[in-house]
Amino acid sequence: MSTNETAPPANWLTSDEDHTWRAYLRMVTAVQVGVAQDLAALGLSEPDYEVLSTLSEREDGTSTLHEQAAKMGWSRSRLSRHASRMEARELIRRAPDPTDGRGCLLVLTSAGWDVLRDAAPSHVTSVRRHFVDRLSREELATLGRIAQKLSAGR
Amino acid sequence: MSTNETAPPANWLTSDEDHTWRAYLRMVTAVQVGVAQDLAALGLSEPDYEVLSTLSEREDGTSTLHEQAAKMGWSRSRLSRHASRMEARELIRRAPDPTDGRGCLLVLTSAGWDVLRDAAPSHVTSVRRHFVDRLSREELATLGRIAQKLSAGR
DNA sequence: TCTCGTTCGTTGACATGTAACCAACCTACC
DNA sequence: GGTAGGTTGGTTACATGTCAACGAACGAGA
Repeated sequence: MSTNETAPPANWLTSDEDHTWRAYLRMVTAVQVGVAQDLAALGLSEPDYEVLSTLSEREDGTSTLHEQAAKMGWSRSRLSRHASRMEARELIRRAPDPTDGRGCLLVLTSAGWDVLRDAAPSHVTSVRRHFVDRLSREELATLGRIAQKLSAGR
Repeated sequence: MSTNETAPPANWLTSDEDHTWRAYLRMVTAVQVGVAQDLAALGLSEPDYEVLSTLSEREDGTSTLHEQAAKMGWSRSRLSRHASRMEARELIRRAPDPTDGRGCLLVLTSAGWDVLRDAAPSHVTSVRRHFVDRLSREELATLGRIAQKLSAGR
């Protein structure tokens, strides 16, 4: 077994490429963890915040579950479970959909609005601290272009 | 309730900044999902692959659990659980550590070696397809620098 | 109106991550 | 020696996410 046959494939990453790939992975976790920790200090997880802010885009803070899930790119199942947890914390509540007997509406409670109004500025600050303000305008622009290239085809 | 008091905070993101931030988030999921799907086609998750490849760095494919966990930046607990699942699939097995009555060794089985030898080239190809080959050499270099700036301080 | 296929949201089984826990170890001091 | 205190080791309990399957409600067409 493994008679030290470790000849790398022809397409193996060069040292530079490998280095960049690892740096990329570190960056992703660094930014993610940084932002998540700041939100956690406010008692919110990233998904929590995403749900609240997406719901708040509607003036009445209301949306059907499936529409909300589509908007966020989540499965209905995931949103359903997450909504139940947020409902238990009284950040949102469910209401029957008057236009569709199958559906249900997710509604921001006034507590939900309050929490969001508190959290939004902090979150912006957090994104600045961990991301925007660490880069020059040119770097931001370049990163934007790169990100688009890497996202293309999804 | 939300008497339409939506005056943005003073430090709100500019349109460009917000755009870049969202592009960044899309990029992260795109790359992550792409690579994960390619591995899934081989019956491996990202963590699976990470465990196999890290173990294989030892010529005998053996390491104590805690050492392996440290090397990967995982908690012992997380590795213990994951190891159990991989053990059930016979990719690795546990053995008692002769030098420490408390410890245990993780050992690559020959099946594990086989799977890894199959997967490694595919994974490199995948990283190329979703990441390296989509960018010019300059872009890679720039991204590397940016990634370092965003990771600094962790 | 009845039927058939689709869509809605929920749920059960399972995967996976984190945090609390007990046990074994090591060192220093008696 | 033995034993107390702190450290290190791995597992168990719990939170959270995914996938597949379900019953209920919808809607198009016979």
